[in-house]
Amino acid sequence: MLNPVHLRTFISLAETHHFTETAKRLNMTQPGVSQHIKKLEEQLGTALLNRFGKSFELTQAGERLYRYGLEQVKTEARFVRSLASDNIHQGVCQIACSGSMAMRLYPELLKLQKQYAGLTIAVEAAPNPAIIQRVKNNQSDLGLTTQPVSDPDIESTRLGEDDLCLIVPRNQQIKPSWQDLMTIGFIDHPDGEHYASQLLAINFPDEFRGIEKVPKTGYINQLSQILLPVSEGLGFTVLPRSSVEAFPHTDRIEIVNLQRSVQEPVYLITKKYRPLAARYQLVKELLYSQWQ
Amino acid sequence: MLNPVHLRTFISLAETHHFTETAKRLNMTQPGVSQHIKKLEEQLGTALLNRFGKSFELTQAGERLYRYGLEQVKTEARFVRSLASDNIHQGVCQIACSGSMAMRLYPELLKLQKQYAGLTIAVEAAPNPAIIQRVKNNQSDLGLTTQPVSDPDIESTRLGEDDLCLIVPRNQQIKPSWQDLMTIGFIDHPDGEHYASQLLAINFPDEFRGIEKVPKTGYINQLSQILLPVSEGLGFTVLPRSSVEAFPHTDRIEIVNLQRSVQEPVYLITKKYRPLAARYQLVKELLYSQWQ
DNA sequence: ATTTAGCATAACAATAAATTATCATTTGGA
DNA sequence: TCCAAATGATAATTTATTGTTATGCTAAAT
Repeated sequence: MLNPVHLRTFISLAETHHFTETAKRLNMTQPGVSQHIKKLEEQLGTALLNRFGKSFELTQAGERLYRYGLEQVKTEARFVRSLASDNIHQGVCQIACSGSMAMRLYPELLKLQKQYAGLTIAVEAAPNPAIIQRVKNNQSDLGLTTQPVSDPDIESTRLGEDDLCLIVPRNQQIKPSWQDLMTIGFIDHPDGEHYASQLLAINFPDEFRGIEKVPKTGYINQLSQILLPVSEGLGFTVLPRSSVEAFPHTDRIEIVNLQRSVQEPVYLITKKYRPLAARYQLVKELLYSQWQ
Repeated sequence: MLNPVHLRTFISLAETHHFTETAKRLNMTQPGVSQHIKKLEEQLGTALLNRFGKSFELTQAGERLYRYGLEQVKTEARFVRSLASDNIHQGVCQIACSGSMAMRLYPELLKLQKQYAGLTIAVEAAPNPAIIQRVKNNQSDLGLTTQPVSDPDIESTRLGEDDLCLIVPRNQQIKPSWQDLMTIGFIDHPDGEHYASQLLAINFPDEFRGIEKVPKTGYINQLSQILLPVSEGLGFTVLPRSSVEAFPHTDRIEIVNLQRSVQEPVYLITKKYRPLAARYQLVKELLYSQWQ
């Protein structure tokens, strides 16, 4: 790469058109200037100066190098300045979480983004293992999982828990039996089996024999549309309460009042020893406030 | 400025996350890597690595420096490559000439620009002394003047000549007398006095006693509008033929058939010892073709 | 607990850069 | 036209920087 000291010398020379003057300006001696220019010319394989007698003009290459150099100096100065300030309202926040979590949190996060013009919120919806992976290789700075992560590279703190809800079509009786559920079938989604297993195992301990025994009558990975087949009477599903609340046609579905409520824990994970940028303070505050 | 060698080391370290490995990759020793990183941290006044035990994570600053470094490497490579090629169809052509010359040539030059997407034509209309000045301090690479420039920094070659025309309102008799001209008066413009002096001195040697003795009945520095007052019967003026031809309402003006035609020479000037970029070949060809 | 791997530090060697001294041209003025 | 001053190039030398070797310390690994 080009030596920035040489470049600085060249810029000055291009401006003064005078070796000795340049040397004076830069607190060096005249031969030093000559050598810098020579080095640049050698490195670039082009003449930068069109010398005639004691005077010179910049060649095309020289002129371009001059402009490029000026640009570089400016760019670097800007960069170094920007480095110093870890602005709390500036930059990208890379967050990974489950789809249902995204549905619940993204609108809230966007309020932050709207409030601060320099802030950008990037949410990546992904299953738990992928979230962990993303945090490990710095693709996301902050993750929300539903399992406490034991990985030594990951730091996880419990945020709170989300109620899991059993959702059935509205015309079902309020307390559906195991048989009722098996009749209409299970509408699956990316986290569906995970959620359903937990909830069914506790509330139907005698009947539940593993999620694979439950007949599936649908699958969709568009979280916002999971409740559509349920509202059409095509099956039941299990979701965190926050996702259910985001569904518009709540009049056509029913949240079953369960004997034993099931909570799914929520963990905030970050990469160990990797300090978060200041702007994540805002995001963390928001997250904590979501679970009081 | 940041040392590019240090930067390169840092980039490699950010990618390998391993000092010894980086040293191997870059054909240096491990302590060298340590020192490079230390220097960068000192220079930037920020920690780039968050060290814990034997391992580390990039800090925010580190991450930004990594991205910045990658960008710089790319940018410079692109620049150096671009230096090599002096593309004949790429870049800006900075040309200075008189307003009337601009009027005649700019449409032609724009045809060139349209033909080659990468080419940009920048024409600066200015009086002769300003044109010379612009070429001298490299604001324009190519100038067109109506005087042979004797300045030792300037190289000038004669391109050809432009007819000077005496323009009068259409209702004038075809051969106006000196008295006729003095009655309607002179419509001045930026080059007006210069042109008029030459033309009147030769065609009215007995009457002409200097341009300052001619009554002025108008002035406009919008070249395209100079002939408007003439067409309205408000005065006469003197212009190169090319400028006259660009005026739309030729039916309302008259070009006087003079006894002795007066030509204004046209010179192409460049800065001495300053080679023109390849793209100026096209422009020069166009200019030469304009005068055969 | 002991070994190994990995980074930091110090001392030294090699390299690169800047300076001084000198020369060759050019320029500007008598 | 000639001479003195000014300017840039080059060579030799000094100085500064950079990289290496040697070594120490600490964290992991076995």
